Amino acid sequence: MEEKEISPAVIGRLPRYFRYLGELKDEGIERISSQDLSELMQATASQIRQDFNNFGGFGQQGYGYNVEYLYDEIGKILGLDRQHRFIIIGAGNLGRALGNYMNFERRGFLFRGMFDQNPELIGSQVRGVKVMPMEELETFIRENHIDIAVLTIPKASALNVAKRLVGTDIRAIWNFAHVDLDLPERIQVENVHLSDSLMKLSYSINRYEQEQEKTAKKRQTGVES
Amino acid sequence: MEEKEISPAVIGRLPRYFRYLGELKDEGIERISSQDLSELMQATASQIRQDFNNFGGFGQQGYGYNVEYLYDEIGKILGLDRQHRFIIIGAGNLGRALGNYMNFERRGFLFRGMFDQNPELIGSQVRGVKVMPMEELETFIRENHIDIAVLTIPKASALNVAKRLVGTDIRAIWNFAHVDLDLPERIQVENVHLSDSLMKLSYSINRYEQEQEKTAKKRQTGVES
DNA sequence: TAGATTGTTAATCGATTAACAATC
DNA sequence: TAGATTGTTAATCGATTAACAATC
Repeated sequence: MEEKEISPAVIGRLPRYFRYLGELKDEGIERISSQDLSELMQATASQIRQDFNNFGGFGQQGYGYNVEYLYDEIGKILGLDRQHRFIIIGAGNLGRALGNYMNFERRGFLFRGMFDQNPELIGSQVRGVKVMPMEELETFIRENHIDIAVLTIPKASALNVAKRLVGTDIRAIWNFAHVDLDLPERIQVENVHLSDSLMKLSYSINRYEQEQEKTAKKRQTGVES
Repeated sequence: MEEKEISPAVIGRLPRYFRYLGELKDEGIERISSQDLSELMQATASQIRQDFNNFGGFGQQGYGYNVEYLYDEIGKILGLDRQHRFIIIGAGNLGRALGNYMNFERRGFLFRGMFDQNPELIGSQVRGVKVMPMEELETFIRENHIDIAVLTIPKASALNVAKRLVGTDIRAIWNFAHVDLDLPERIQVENVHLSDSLMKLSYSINRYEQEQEKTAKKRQTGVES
């Protein structure tokens, strides 16, 4: 019996479904049809039904989908019914910002430790969590059953730290450093390359402008009405 | 003459090409073939050539691609040969982290102002840039020719602020708030939904674990060797 | 010229949309 | 039962890979 592998495109949409369903739930809405959800989310009803059916039938003919049930199921698929303990490596501005972000806690992500190589930062606290020296990394991970390491350090150190993490029982790295990490299969990675995102924005600005110019020129020369 | 629209998949890969080419350039490497680049970047040579050819011939048969030329050209496509003035709305941890990030400056993104509704933060500084009250937003944007607004504020306020921004000459919003903004065509958006990213990571952890369990069970029951 | 490697066309693969029978 | 809406198959569209002729 071949297990159907879920496509990355579908996975990528799950958090957004989760968010919209959470909002509907909070509004006290009990059921929703793929049609109505598609209008809300600016997607096709067809895609929504296909997506959900990757995981088995969540709906009911003639009725639609039960919001709360669907919300819970997608939460489970995303692993949000479990707890994940994470540490942040790099106590700079970004690391601190992420450590302070309370919403992760709500989804079962527990902030357990922070590390930095800068001696001046050692001992300082972020939301009650102490910054520890890099020497204690491996021991802390082992003793506290850490699942996820968040990397908010520069490129250069990121590769070294990643190498050290490979020697631990860590399961995943949330990588904010601007490098591609080369990790064994058992360690999951999710990259957040902020400057890539900013460059895409820059591209869009550029393209829009050029289109405008082109349209303006065409109008002038009368090539098109 | 129909202009070929560049696919989002290609655009999404440009920043990564740009990064690798920058590194090659820094290492003093002059030319590279699609084959070598494909090994470095873990992509197919075919995809690389297809991608580059969306923008016209950057290479030369029998030689490959000139690293510096290609780097510059991709930079231009991404609009990195221009300057963009940006402001950050929301002087919390994340806003401050982004304001402090020097690398954006290197790519032509100039940090010009910061805004917050919290009176206690007004007047404080991030890298020499003052935090201003929200009332001054529109005037500041106009007088300083701001191109990009970075939104590092909570959901609720994000929708209101976005509405105000629509009334200005801003060209783009880099949105870190966890909502989908509904904006006119002329304002480009790029969303960074950090919790979505974390959920995807959680999904990967989950899936990998379940695969492991399945494999273990199969081995036990002898269904497969 | 011979070898290398692009640019580009054709083939394949995957993802999205459309259509409709199944069923609540 | 009739109406609504899913689940699913088929059709279309888009993106990736393979192949090879063009050319440096």
